[in-house]
Amino acid sequence: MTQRSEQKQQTRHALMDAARLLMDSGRGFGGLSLREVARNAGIVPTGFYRHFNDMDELGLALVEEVGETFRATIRVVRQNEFELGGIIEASVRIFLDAVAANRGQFLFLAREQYGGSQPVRQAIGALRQRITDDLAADLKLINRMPQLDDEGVDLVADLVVKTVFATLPELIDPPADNLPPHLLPAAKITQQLRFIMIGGKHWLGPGKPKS
Amino acid sequence: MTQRSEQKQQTRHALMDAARLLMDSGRGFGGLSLREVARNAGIVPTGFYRHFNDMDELGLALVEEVGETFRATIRVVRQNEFELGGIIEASVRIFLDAVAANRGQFLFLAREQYGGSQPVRQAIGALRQRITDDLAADLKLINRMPQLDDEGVDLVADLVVKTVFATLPELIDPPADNLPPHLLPAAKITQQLRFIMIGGKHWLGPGKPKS
DNA sequence: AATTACAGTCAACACTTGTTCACTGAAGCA
DNA sequence: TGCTTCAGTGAACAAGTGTTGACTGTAATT
Repeated sequence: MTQRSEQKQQTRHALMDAARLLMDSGRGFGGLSLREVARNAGIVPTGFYRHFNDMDELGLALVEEVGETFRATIRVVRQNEFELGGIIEASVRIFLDAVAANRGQFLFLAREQYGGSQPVRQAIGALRQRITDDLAADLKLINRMPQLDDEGVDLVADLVVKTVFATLPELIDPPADNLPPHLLPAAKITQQLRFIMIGGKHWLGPGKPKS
Repeated sequence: MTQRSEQKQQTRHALMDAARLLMDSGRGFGGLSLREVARNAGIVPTGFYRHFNDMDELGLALVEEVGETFRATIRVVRQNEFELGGIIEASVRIFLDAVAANRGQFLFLAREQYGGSQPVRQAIGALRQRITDDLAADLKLINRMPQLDDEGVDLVADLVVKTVFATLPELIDPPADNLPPHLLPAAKITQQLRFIMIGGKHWLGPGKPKS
């Protein structure tokens, strides 16, 4: 890697950092202006175009970045799949650590999953679909829900991923830590994922709808 | 009601409609400008201040509106709680109808639940908490999950509401209707809610974590 | 050593933005 | 009838916006 393109990627990173930093004060990505992002990254507005044609392109780059972080975390989770102790507990712990270590990235993901511009939202949707498909494949492999056909497992996977994505904001914003232990983020999401998995395991089949 | 204040509330409504309409093209509320909202409502920018001091205040009004619609829908659901056929199926049907009939309102809710400005996000959070508390109280009353203590029921209620809120985007955007029947929004959310309820019902108690 | 590529600069443009202030004219009230 | 209230107007402001084009200096290439 030449010295020049190395410094270029460094400023590119600075632009992405600047965007995430500006979002920290509660603003949406769509509300950021090209100029203030450039300003916060320490370059002049026109310099922005050397890296992205658009704010949307910046957004897509941010999606890609958090996507890789996310998928890398999942890989670690899957690696520890057969560890001692509950699978869910271990997975949640690993995931929460990853979120804490990459707060800005996941904050962007949480904020823009439904609020972003169409291209960004679409990219996040694709990312989420890939994750869901992977999880579904994994669940089928483990075969821990024998009564459930493939379509049912797909729905469970979708529900799990939906829950995780919807829980992101709670995991990111420092939750007042003087609240009852069963409402601490880790305990809460763990228990809720258990409900889902148990529901899938005890499903009696489509012929006999229960409850 | 005097004729004047009647026309005032009419323009106020026009402002709210304008904001929702502008969001239809995929933009977030935070990206809307006071001027274009006023323009689309058919009044001059300065006229905006006769109704709201702020775009944020407009946002809060929108939250309040969709909040009332939401809670009214829940009241209808609760009224049909003992209808024949599955409770969940009936509830989902009623809810989907309400979403279709008030698309713009729920679109705002879905978009801004995590993306909005801090006051808006906070108001939506409060709304969601009220809904969750009501549901939890209802579940405890019905007592369909005997093994579960109150804290457990709270978590189930939270998970249900979280799921519904996270599903809103799918319910609003016209989902390509040439997809397999088990992925149709109604069938999907129904089945996923079943998983959750079954999970709550088969919970074995905190002493013996399962799976 | 001479030449090219290019990340970042600078100045300028045509617009849009939020907010101010004094105003108009019809509705509400005495 | 006359006076007041007030929803909506119109002009003006300072400031910020996205994008343009021509530029500079240094790293990379020849």
